[in-house]
Amino acid sequence: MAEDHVGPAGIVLSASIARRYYLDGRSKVEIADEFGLSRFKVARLLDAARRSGLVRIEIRHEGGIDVDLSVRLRDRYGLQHAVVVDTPDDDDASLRGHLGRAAAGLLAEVVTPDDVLGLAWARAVSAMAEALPPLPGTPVVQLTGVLSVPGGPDTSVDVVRGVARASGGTAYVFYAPFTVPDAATAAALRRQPEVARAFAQLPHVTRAVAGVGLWAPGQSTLYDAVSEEDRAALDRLGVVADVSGVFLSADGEPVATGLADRMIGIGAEQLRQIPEVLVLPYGTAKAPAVRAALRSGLVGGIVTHTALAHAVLGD
Amino acid sequence: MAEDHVGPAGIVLSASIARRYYLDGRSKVEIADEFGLSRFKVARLLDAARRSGLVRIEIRHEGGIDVDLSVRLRDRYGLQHAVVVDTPDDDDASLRGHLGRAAAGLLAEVVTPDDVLGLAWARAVSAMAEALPPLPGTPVVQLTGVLSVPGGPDTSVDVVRGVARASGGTAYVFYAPFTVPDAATAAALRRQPEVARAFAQLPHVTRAVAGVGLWAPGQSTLYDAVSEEDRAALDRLGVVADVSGVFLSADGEPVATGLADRMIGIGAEQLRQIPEVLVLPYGTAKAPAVRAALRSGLVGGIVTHTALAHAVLGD
DNA sequence: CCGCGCGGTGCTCAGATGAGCAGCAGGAGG
DNA sequence: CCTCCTGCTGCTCATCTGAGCACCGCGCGG
Repeated sequence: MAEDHVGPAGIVLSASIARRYYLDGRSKVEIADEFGLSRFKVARLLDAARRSGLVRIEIRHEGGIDVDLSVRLRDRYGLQHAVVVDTPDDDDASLRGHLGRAAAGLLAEVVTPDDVLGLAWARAVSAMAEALPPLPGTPVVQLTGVLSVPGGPDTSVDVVRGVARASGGTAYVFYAPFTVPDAATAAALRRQPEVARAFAQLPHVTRAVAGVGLWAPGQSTLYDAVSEEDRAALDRLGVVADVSGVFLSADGEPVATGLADRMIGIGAEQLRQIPEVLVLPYGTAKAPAVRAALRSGLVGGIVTHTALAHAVLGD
Repeated sequence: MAEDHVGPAGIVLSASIARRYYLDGRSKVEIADEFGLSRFKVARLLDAARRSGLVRIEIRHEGGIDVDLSVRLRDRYGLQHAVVVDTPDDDDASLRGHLGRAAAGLLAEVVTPDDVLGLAWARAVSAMAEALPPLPGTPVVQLTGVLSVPGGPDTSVDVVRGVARASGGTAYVFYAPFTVPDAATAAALRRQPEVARAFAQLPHVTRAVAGVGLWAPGQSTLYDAVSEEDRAALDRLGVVADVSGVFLSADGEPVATGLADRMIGIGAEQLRQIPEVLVLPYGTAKAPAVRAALRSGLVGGIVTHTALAHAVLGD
């Protein structure tokens, strides 16, 4: 590791060789002939130029995607896809817009006509739907019942319909609430033809898109929608996150809850059967929930923003 | 040249492949195996990443040398060596210091024990002498007589002595003025044993260092030293620059002058025989003189600073 | 004086690489 | 329906490239 002492002439020589090689794309043999050196000498000078920092290679994308964070996130959690959008901490709505557009791009890129798309309800999924370009005839399946958000945007039905319109494929939708007061009602609803038809598609779903909720006030539309007793009960069970209505503990294990019997939506086992579930979390507060979701093995892809990615990776 | 449309997934994939290839140094075959692609696909993705600017290679030196300008200057004028010191426009003294150190480094790098070094008088040459590390026993020859600069630094004799001390080689010096009032006196001086001994070395000199003067007030110690008549006469002859007392026109041709007969120093023909003459000009005003010097073919190397290099290259 | 070690150089040869080409799938148009 | 066209893929083969090795000249110490 001794500091090689090269003077100005060596630096200028190395620089012009490096220019020819890296920027002009000449071969080392050509360069050796041109400068009257052996190709080995050229190779050694180029090596030294790399090591000394004279030649600097950087991989960076000018277009709102932090590729380094994306790759680290993907590799750390063994994901199929990770996209980290490079946005300053905007308000949630702007963040959702950026994530939605990136997720739409990702989806358009990976979806094939043989795919069957499942959509959970989340505001970021809604934002994605708005930005989605035409897809090649993919059927779209609704994964969760309708959550009434006063003054909120489209319902899960609207989103599924919209995406199916963009894709030209069949929309498997149903009008049922996400949560109902008792298990019997839920069971009855599940037997309704519309619901059963959608649920019958679940084993065929190859890609799903969902949000990630942190089990805390204001961090999960589901949390905000259920009763005080349910919140407390799930807290006691160690629920940290919810993905498409599937509850997870901090270490990513699905948590069986009584609430699940009173919900109309995809279950943990069915979710696990989906080859790639894409989640679109945002807001640094959700870091623990995102970690749980990524550890669970249920999730195959993520689209998020810089701050949350840093928080999840712990730096 | 169509804009390849790649989505976020493609960008992230390309980025992680590029990272493995360019930063981790894996081979394309290894990467292909790792990602389950053909090596051709990997090569094409890497090509696309280069073209799209996802992978950026830059050649830059963090150490006061502008390698790009250096290479351009060298290639433009077919020089053996060019070093452009990246300095903000300081005062002349600071500029001379930077140039002197760079020139000292360059000289130390290229000088061999078989070289014979010639030194013209210039303040930048003096600065170089002060920064010179030990050289391997090179003889040092004085190329020009002594110019008395009131309150100035070392004379040419001092500089040659100093460099010879650093090199451990013989110092060929002589005490004679650079200019004398008449040709007869000059001829007599040249016959002096000391002077003749130094001049006899001129054919053996392999490397010389000189300044560049612009034939204008304050831009050449020689201009400032000679009489009003000489100034005017040389102006009429189209003299633009002087290098070690050799006068050049704008197109780089040596100009024969009456003044030359009254000077004790190296002549144009002898200068041309020296394999590499290194010049150390500074100050943007000197750009025309530097162009003349470089065009003349007398000069084989240059050490200068960013602003003057830009001015010389015309950008 | 010789032998030794060391930094620097260029060689060998196997493996990596690129240019060009053929095959194939998908879409447009007859 | 067929045929052409286009874009993409992976192949062949000649060339390029890197790891390791042998050599050479130099300086040092015996």
